Amino acid sequence: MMIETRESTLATALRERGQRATPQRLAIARVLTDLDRHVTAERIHAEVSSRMPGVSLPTVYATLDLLEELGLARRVATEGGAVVYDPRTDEHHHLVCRGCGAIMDVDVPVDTADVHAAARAAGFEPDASQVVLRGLCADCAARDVS
Amino acid sequence: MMIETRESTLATALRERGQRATPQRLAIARVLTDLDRHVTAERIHAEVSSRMPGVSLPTVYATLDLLEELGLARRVATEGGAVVYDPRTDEHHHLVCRGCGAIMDVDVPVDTADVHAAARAAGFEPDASQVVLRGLCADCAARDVS
DNA sequence: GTTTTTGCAAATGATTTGCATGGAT
DNA sequence: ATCCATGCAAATCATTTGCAAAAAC
Repeated sequence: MMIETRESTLATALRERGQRATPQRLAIARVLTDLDRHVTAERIHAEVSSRMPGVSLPTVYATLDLLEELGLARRVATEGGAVVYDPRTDEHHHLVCRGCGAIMDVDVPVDTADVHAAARAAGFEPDASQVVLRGLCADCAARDVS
Repeated sequence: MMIETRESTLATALRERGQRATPQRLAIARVLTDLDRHVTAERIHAEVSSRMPGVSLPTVYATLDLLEELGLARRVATEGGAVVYDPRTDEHHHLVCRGCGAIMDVDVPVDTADVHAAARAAGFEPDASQVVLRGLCADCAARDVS
C-alpha cells in the first residue's frame, strides 16, 4: 500500500511542470501543513529558517505563489490588507476579527449556487467562492465595547 | 421637503463626533460616490486633485478610514493584496478576476444565516458578511486559455 | 482662541526584482 | 551540461507617521 505524502505530491506536480523539487520548496510546503493555520509569509520564513537556516524570504514568497498555483495552498487577503496563507484547500469560510485581525475557520457550507449562476450569466468564469464574515472575536468582544 | 445630501449626512455625522467637516473630506466623499465603483486610494487622489489641487494622499487615506468607520464606504481587500474602496454599503457581493484584477458587483442575495449562527456559537460577533468569487472575467476568459 | 486637520517629507513594511552563484535534472 | 532556483541586496509600492503651519469650530 502506497501512502502518498504531501511532499511527494508536490515533487510529482513540480516535475510534471518541468520544475524542480528543491529542499527549500519541500520544507516550505511541510511547514505550511505543519503549522496548519493561517500564517503570514514572515511567519513561515521564521519557521522554515529554524529547520533549514539560510532560506531566503524571496524564496518563501516564490514558493507560496507556486503552492497556490498548484492548488496546495490558498492565499487569503483579509480586510485591512494583511495576506495570509491557508493550508486548507477544501471549501470553508473565514471569520476575520476587526479588533485583532485573527482569522478563524467556519466549516459550515454556504449555498452559493445563485451567485455562481449570476456570475456565469455575466460571462464570468468562477473558480472558487469564499465567504468572509467581519466582526469581533470572543476576546476582542469581551475587551472592547464598540 | 428636506433632501439630505451625502455631504450633509457626512457633515452631520462628523460634527456629532466632534470632528470637522473640511472641504477635503467633503470632496473625497463626493468623488467616491461620483466615481461609483471600486477605486483605489491612488485613483481617488487623482480625481480629487483635479477638482481641488493640493489635497494630499495621507489626507485621502485618513478620510477613507473615516468614511469606513462612519459606514459611508466599504474597504474591500481583493486576493492579490489590492485594496479598493466601494461606495456601496448595501449588501452585495464581488467577483474578482484573477487575470486582470477587475472587481464586479453581484446583486444576488446569499443566505449566510448558517455561517452567522456558527460564528456566534463560537463567540464571534459578526458585523457583515461578504461573498467573493474568484475566477476569470469575460475578457480574460476570451483571451486566456487557462 | 483652542483643537483638529492638513500637507509635507520621511519612515515603514511587505513584496518584488536583478543578477551572479549554486544545484537539480 | 543545461537550465532552473537560490540568496543577496536593492528597488518598488502602498500606506503610515511626525511635526509645524493652517483652518474649522
